[in-house]
Amino acid sequence: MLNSINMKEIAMLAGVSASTVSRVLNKNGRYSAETEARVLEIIRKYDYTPNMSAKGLRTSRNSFVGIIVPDITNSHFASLVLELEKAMFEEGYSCMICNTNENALLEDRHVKALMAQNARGIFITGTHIYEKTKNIPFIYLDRRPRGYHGNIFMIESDNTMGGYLATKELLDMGCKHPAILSAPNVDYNQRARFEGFKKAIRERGMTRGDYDIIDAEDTLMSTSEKAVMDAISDGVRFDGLMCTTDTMSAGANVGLRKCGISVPDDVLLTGYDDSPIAEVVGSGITSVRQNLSAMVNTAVSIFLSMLEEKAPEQMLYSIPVTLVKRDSTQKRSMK
Amino acid sequence: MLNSINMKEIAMLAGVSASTVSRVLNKNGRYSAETEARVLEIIRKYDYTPNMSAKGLRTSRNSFVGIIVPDITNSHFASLVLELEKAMFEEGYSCMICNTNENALLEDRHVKALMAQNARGIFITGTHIYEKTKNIPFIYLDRRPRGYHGNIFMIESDNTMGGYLATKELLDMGCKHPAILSAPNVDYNQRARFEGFKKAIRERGMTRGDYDIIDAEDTLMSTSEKAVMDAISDGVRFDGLMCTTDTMSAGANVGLRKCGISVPDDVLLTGYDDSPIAEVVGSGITSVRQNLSAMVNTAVSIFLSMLEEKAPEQMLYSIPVTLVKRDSTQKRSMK
DNA sequence: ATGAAAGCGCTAACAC
DNA sequence: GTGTTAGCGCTTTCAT
Repeated sequence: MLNSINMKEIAMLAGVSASTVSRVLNKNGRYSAETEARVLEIIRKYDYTPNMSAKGLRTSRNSFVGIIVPDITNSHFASLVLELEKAMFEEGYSCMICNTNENALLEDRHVKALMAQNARGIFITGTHIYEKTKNIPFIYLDRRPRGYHGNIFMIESDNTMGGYLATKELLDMGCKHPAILSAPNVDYNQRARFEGFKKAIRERGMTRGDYDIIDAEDTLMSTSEKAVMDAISDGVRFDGLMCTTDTMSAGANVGLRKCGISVPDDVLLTGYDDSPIAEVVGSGITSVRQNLSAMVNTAVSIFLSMLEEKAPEQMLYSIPVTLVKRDSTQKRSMK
Repeated sequence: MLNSINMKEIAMLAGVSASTVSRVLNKNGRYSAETEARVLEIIRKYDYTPNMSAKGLRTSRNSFVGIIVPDITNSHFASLVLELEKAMFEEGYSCMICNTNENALLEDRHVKALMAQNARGIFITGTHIYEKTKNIPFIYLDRRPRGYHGNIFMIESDNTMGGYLATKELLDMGCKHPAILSAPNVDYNQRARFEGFKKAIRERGMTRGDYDIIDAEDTLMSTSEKAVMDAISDGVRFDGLMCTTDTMSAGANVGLRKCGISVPDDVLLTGYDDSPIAEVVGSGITSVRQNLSAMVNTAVSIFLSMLEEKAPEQMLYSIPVTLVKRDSTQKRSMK
């Protein structure tokens, strides 16, 4: 059984031409209800599935899309990809997943491979902008590429709002001298969360002396642990720490513990992403939850309307976030 | 720029026929070094990439494979997929990722879609066995499908060994009355880890009265938390708990804490998978690390040799695991 | 060493 | 409402 049955054979068995089978399959009309029934019956009986390579060649459009992310191992991207794959599969598309490991060259190679395969569209969280090539819709997800100029379809979550909410929570819970642990060189989102931090700070009339900044080179747990310990041994003192990632908050938590500082008694702590880690570190770390379903739904509907050549209303979508409160920002017992 | 340049045009520009271009591209010989150089130069100059749909149609084989897993959000599968995608991309293949959410019907739909698209092979962690169809190699990964008969290519990690190592660690660290928290109805792996537990138990000459069994319906954190709390309120007492998953150990940890039981002072705890969670819960949970690279390398090389019609030596590969020690099994302070 | 020609399985004019 | 026909861009005999 090397090759399964093809359209021509189905046509013969149903006593019609291949065109008719094709029309029935694609619901293109111009066939009688009777013919339709007969064709579908034969198709069902022989368990026929059209050859997608042939269809793809003929129409220059395949029924799959590419999803390019930095690292599927990051729970944020894993969830994003899961949702996207589910939604797209229900629309009849399969998903090619590509990890770039933050490597721009690898990103380019993946884009090229996807285009060679006539991917129907590409959802990408990356660093480059790909000007509309070969008519393949590009949808930029989660993170602004370098040189972002507003003229691409971009769905991001409201990172400034997230940074603001987390910081406000610290302040509302009695924090007098907050600090932020971020990795501003990593991407735009990191910087946006920082902006949110500053916004909350300003709102309270606090000035530069009232808060501290701890920078990390990357978002690794170990890097954050070290950054926090170094800051403390350098004499930096704070009673609330806003971290721009849950991995970072987990690292920070370890660093604090090793310095004999207790969460939330001495320092309130917030993370970002509401990842499983945030649930299990200590008695839970307060974290900013991104609305992945909304991001994915927006992305999918933009994709679909681009297929129909209908321009979506906006180019930039900023999806609101919410705060998930946990023990790490419990109001401190008076002392 | 709707359609990029095609092979015929490249041929014209190079002053040769399409056949020659094809031969050069596929390194099929029968062309002069001179011709080759000229063709490659034109290809490079025009940044030509062959249309994979046409190639796929003609050869009935595409340069992508399918990867079917229950849930990419599970860090174990995320890592597996990441490694597999990286290794396959370097071999020139893209990867279609499909999540089944443990739904066998969805699994079947995914397999069908992949076959319709002429996937070159399918790596699957699922519940069904797909007898070699359309000559597409199936490689079963990580978990034995229902009705496993030994006549499929199966790469698993040595779950019995893992269960044994974790349990032995508990006993070596002074545990006198161990318990196991597992979800035996979930899959074969859960039961294999249980076997490992019993093996370690027997080795010490312990009998049924010397240990306890806590069953969970599934591997969710909340389920484990509840299972542990219920067991304790039912009077079950133990001083070491071997959990068959890291999510479960995290849930168990919460359950224990809520019962006022301290890890590792009152109860030693082990998990399974060495996921990021195991690093951050408490001061770290001892966990069994699976050798994902070895699993992936084996899977890829089996895939490649199947393409060359060379039968791999074995059908079943069981990859050894290692134990990662953390604070949750620190030798208890004498008391 | 190279080219001509056929055809993979499908779709989309175009005819009737 | 249905069939005929002509390719989509490649690979692969078969000639030469």
